[in-house]
Amino acid sequence: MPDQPPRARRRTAQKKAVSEALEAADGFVSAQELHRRLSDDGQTAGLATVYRQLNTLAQDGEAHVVTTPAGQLFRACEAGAHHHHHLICESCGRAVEISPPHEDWLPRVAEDNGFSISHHQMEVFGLCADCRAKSTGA
Amino acid sequence: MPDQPPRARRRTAQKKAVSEALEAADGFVSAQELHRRLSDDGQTAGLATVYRQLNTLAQDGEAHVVTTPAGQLFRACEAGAHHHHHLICESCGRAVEISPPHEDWLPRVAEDNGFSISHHQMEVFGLCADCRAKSTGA
DNA sequence: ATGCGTGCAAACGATTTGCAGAGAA
DNA sequence: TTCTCTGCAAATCGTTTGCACGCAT
Repeated sequence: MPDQPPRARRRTAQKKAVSEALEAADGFVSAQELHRRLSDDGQTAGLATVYRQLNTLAQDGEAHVVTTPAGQLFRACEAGAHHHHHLICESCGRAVEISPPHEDWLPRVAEDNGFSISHHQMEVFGLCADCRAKSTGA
Repeated sequence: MPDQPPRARRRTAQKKAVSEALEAADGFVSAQELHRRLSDDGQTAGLATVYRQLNTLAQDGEAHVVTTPAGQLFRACEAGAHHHHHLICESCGRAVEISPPHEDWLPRVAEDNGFSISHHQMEVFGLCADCRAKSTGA
């Protein structure tokens, strides 16, 4: 199976708008939320397009996705970035990149159990300082 | 907010059937899959009931849930069990409990970033020895 | 000119819920 | 008897897709 030549990608206004909005978000956002922000911003981009664009970004490694029971959340991340995980604020979505000390431990347990690892995911949820302050004050 | 007195739980045939089927699974299964197995087994339990029962088990800490883009998968786990994670076979769903070395590391990064942790999740996906053998042989 | 990207609305699929009846306590 | 649990079907809801048109290349 010869790897597919990377599909041609055109630069359109919507694509730019979506990735810029995603980067501006500084945290995880849902497709719907992003779409709403774009609309509020006067940008025109159909919800379907936002989804499509977001999925493309994720495929190209330019965005991270976390799947929650409520749906998927996206975040801008450099394509060639080092493998990492996130500390996510459940209230505002803000995220901090973290690098858990398990990267070298994983292959070992895998082998011990006869597994071959294809991928793993880990996300830590909580409240950032700001949101904590707000909720406490309220 | 005084904590709610735990809702009364009745013991019904369906409840028993669902949790037994879940335990028999020895791995993660979707609600639909579990429902299918029950049906094939002659058991009668509506899909809605399976979902409700599964959610109840999860709430009561008697089952673990992992949310994948394809939906949620459930696995039986003792209620009072020590906090742990899983090494999951993507092919057959079989899972092995693992205890990553990050449990004491987490509070530190959290504090360093001003976050208070509410919960975290981590799952490792791959292929178990059996499934690897099968796919290789095929 | 070619054919990818977009918009819209319809289609999907997993999960939830309303309601009336059945069965545990 | 009382009130939770069940079944079924309808309703949700996030996400995907078909199709025709516009625009990047």
